[in-house]
Amino acid sequence: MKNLNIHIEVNEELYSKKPDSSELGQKIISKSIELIYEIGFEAFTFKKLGDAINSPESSIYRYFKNKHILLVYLTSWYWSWVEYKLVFATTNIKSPKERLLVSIDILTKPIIEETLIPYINESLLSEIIISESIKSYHTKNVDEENKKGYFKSYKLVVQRVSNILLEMKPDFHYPHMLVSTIIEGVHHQRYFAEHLPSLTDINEEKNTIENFYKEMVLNFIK
Amino acid sequence: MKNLNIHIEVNEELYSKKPDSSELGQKIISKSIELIYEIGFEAFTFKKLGDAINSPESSIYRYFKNKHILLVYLTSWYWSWVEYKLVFATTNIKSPKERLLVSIDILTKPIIEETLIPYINESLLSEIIISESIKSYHTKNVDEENKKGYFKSYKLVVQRVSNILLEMKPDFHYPHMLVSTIIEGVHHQRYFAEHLPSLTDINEEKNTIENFYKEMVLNFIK
DNA sequence: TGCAAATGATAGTAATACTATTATATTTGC
DNA sequence: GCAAATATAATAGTATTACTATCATTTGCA
Repeated sequence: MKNLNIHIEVNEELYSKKPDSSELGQKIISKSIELIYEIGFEAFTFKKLGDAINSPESSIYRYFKNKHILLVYLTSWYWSWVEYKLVFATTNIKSPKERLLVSIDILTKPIIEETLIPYINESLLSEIIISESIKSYHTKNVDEENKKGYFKSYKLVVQRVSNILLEMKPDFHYPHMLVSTIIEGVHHQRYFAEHLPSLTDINEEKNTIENFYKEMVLNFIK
Repeated sequence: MKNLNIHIEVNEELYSKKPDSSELGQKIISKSIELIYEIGFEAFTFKKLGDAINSPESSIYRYFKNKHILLVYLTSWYWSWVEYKLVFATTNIKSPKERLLVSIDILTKPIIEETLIPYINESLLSEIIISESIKSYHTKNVDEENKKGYFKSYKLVVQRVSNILLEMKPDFHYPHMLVSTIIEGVHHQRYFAEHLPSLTDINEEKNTIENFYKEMVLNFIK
């Protein structure tokens, strides 16, 4: 997947100045991922980010209106990236079942060492998505932000996998619910596995979460 | 279920002074539910709560260490209440399958007009749980707070329903994962239905969410 | 009645989430 | 190669938040 010169597009309303257009912008993205991962989104501030990259916070404000928008940006980037991986992994596969299984793999497997964009640590970013991304849409302004298209890339991923489900079972009533249940479910289970293990069933078995959701889907649409 | 003089117990570490022991304490609980529902947890402050009940914020601090702990308290109260409902609704039912179905009903149906405790609006509280409760455990201090037992009542609910699942299918590998997937899934789907409907499949059909999860479980453990 | 406990009133502090201004680099266009 | 435009740095300032502290007042009950 390397050396394709791929560029992930993000809704223009999510930044004031395009972060990949300058070194400072890229440093902001890169370091914010590390910093949010380290200290959590609540404790993360533009002041701390500025100190970490040796720039004043006022410079960061030129790229992002506030830290919430930055989180939405990162989340949006992430889902566009996942969509790209979905497309890449499913083209040329004829069997819908095979495409479904590949897609579930992409949605459920942990992200380890992927390096599409040099200044983005996809693995750390996926950790942020697991523990913080809900905060990007659980706010009082969801409706307004939704109208502006802030969550489009997430919806596209859900739509894409739903379509595969419908190919397999055209009369299936709940394709979107099933896909969004898997996506959010995986995040919760990974988070629980690390912090509240009694809410899961993680044991020595490998790939418990992947197997659980794969079984769930196959039993459901059988 | 009324007039039973039921008292819902909450972990003592979650309050500095027992809120149901005084009028002020009850007003704090009562009004905080309304206020968080209205303006969202982020915008909610003890200052605003104090203004709403005509007490200085310093008085509120005598009951709760901070707004995060108050949210954990409310969440904990909610799950104890759900557990009580689960016990009440399943006693004397012999068939595990019947008990499972009743339990899923309790976990998936919207809460409308229940009035066990006069100063707690259970319906509004359930709305808060849907949109804000994730924030009670998605923090950098989860592990520490988990050790102190802050999330015990949630775990008890999951454990209780898991046990029913295991009665039906003793070799089932994922009872906890399935139950926590349902609980969190229902919250997400309700939230999506209201704010991001393209992530769901809500139509004129009644009880879509309830049916979806019921079908999911029955197909899974068949 | 008298004393303790609860609440109210007020003040104060450090941190946060910004906005504004001016100075200094850096890039680009000619 | 230089001026003009643009980006960034440095600094200051403000309203709000999330508390802590202190002291006055009210209330409950022995």
